Amino acid sequence: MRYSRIPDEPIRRLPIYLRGLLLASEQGQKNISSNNLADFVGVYPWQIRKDFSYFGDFGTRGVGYNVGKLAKEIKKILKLNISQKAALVGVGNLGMAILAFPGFGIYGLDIAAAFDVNPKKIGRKINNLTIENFSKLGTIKKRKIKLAVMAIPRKAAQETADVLVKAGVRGILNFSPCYLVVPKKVKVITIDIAMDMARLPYYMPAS
Amino acid sequence: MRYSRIPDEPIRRLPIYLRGLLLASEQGQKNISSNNLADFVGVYPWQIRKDFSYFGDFGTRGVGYNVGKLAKEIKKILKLNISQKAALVGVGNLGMAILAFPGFGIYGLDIAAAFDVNPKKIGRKINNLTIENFSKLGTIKKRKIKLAVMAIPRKAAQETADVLVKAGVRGILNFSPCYLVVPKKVKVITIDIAMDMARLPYYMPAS
DNA sequence: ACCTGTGAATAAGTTCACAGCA
DNA sequence: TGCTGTGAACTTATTCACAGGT
Repeated sequence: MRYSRIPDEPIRRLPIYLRGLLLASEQGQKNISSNNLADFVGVYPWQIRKDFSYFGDFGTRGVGYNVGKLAKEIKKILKLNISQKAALVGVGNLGMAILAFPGFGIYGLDIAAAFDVNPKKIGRKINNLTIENFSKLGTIKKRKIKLAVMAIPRKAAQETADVLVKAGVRGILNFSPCYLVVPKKVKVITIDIAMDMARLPYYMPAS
Repeated sequence: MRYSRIPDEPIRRLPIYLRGLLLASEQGQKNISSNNLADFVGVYPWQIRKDFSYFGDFGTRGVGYNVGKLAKEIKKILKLNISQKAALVGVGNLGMAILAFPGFGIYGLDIAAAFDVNPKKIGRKINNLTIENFSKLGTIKKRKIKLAVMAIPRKAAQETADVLVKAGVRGILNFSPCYLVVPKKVKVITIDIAMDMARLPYYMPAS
């Protein structure tokens, strides 16, 4: 490693590059330049090169990057080279959409368990996955599940997060529109759909 | 306005503060200090004060902010003081979850139309909203809809964005995992669920 | 000629520390 | 005393420009 500390922003962008590389790969590309990748992802080429420079020399001067090799390197950095299992908590409308969503595979992510509190839903099978009783959440520790997706109402969010932390979860993707208090060792990423949408009108000129 | 240019980050955080204020309001709070709001939103109090300072003097020294007044001010800045209508494109699993989602109202956002290409879905009524044929998307101009939510497969994303832009849309909330090329006057915010989740393992210590 | 990798320059964002007012 | 509002200091991130391989 060439830098003593790796900034946050390059890490945030790595999955974007991975997405672009998979797109290029789909189109049969074996090699890609930073200029070329920039077109796929909407990030400037110098930004891409700088970002990679924090992690190593992945390219060849005068040529570019090998698509497959670069994707593999990024996956390694992001710890996506091994399959990461996740538990879904809350199988409502959004939870159902997440179970049906095909996009996790390319990152090596695997929704390996689903929990709900609604007795009508418990036992139902979706995509080879049986919905389990939320009270059984403690079992994920033994199943080596360290990631969770929370798709539940806001009022239950903090207490559910507490249960997840107790069950050994180290990363939470939170869809509830609220700030979650968790120990420092646990990383939370919140996706607040309404909030993101609420930012759009600001950028539109007066109607 | 006291600053010649308003930075992006404060704007990104304004909806977070709005969310916190609504929470405080729910709990019956009439007044709030930056320290107090900080607890609700997970942002440092000095950051909150600095952010507000770009837009005006909203508080009272020694006292704090009036919850209702501050919320109103933020809404005005974000152009959320008038109801903003949005069109949903793609009523699959995720689209359905978005239609059912109750969280848009607090921001004055209103999903006022839904479109799909699937003939089996067209004509179906969800929440007082009839799913329309995607070919009728041009009608949103007359209906004064300037926002769109895209919940469709990636392969259709760019062409759909092109159609939306032609129909006069000025803001797009994009759930497809790809970069969209649009004119500068159009603002795109992309939510890539798998990508956000893919960032979590990096922060978890080796298992 | 072409494209990467990276110090240096610039820009943006955060944190501090305290003046100013209730 | 308590809390806001904000220049100034500091930190982080982006962009440039070009040396250095292929």
